[in-house]
Amino acid sequence: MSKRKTPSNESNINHEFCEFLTELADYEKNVTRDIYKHSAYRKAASVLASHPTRIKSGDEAQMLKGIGKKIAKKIDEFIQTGKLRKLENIHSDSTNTAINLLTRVSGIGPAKAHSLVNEGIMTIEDLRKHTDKLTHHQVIGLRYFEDFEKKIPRNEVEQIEKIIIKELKDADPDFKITICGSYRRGKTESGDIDTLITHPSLTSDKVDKKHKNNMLKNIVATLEKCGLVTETLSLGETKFMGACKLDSDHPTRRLDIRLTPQDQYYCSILYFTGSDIFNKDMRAHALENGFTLNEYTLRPIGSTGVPGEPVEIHSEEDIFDSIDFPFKKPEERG
DNA sequence: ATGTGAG
DNA sequence: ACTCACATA
Repeated sequence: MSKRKTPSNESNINHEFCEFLTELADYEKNVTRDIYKHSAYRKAASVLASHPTRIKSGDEAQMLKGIGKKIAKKIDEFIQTGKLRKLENIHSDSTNTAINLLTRVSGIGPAKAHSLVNEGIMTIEDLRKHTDKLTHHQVIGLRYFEDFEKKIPRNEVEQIEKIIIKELKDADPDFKITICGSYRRGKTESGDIDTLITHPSLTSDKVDKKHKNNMLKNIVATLEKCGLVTETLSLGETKFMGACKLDSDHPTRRLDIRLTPQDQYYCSILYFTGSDIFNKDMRAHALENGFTLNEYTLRPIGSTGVPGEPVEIHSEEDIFDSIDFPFKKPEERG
């Protein structure tokens, strides 16, 4: 997914309040770098998001945990005037807007954006004149600034998927390959391409580090050789982040590849298919049934509270069954 | 080691 | 929330 904040939670009755609180939260994180205010606004937004009725006044809001005098006052101002002066001021301040803009470049976070603005670099055009101040990741993020914000049509992901499968299965038919994320949930567009790969020779007990280490590098080399992978942002033993391009008349797309041991493959697929909200729900349900579920394993929690040995998993359904959670197809995990 | 950033 | 990879020190 791109860095653009997902502003609005679907049809939430206090949606407008959540929106301005989230904007204030982002401002505190990116511009003032005050993580306490940042989390205070986030907490307030999240408590309002799950509040069942429309808030009528600041006083009413202040009853809720996580909303104090200051936020209550802002809610009153918003109810009365339909806007917030603090937010209007933020929007009209060029330093703030520059920091928010630079932060949209992949690899540039609040700290880097701040230091660039301090040096007078305010626009993407300015940045293109000063690539010597950037890391490799940031240079690539800048080069494909426009491309990386474009959505990827489903049909294009399908074509990229075909190439990845063909190239890797030609090299070794034992590879198992799944594209996760919103693509797997059946969406018509995706923000990036999140690929999971495993191989029978990879298990978490026999950590054959040399073999594993070369395996992902070899995968990337294969995809570079056929012309699909065009850039590398980072490449370790288990995770590749980079870019690919279908052909000269398609944009450059963000591509991630993760290599996982076979016994952890389904927990990984589940995790990276999402959605985030679905994952949260499912992990909560696992806990209620005495299990802990993460990106790697499902483990029972003993009476002492310490997680036991991982449950053996041979499919996604196994995970649902083990925690007594009704199976949902990827398209239903919204 | 520590900080930054991505997802 | 948590993990991985990177850059800098």
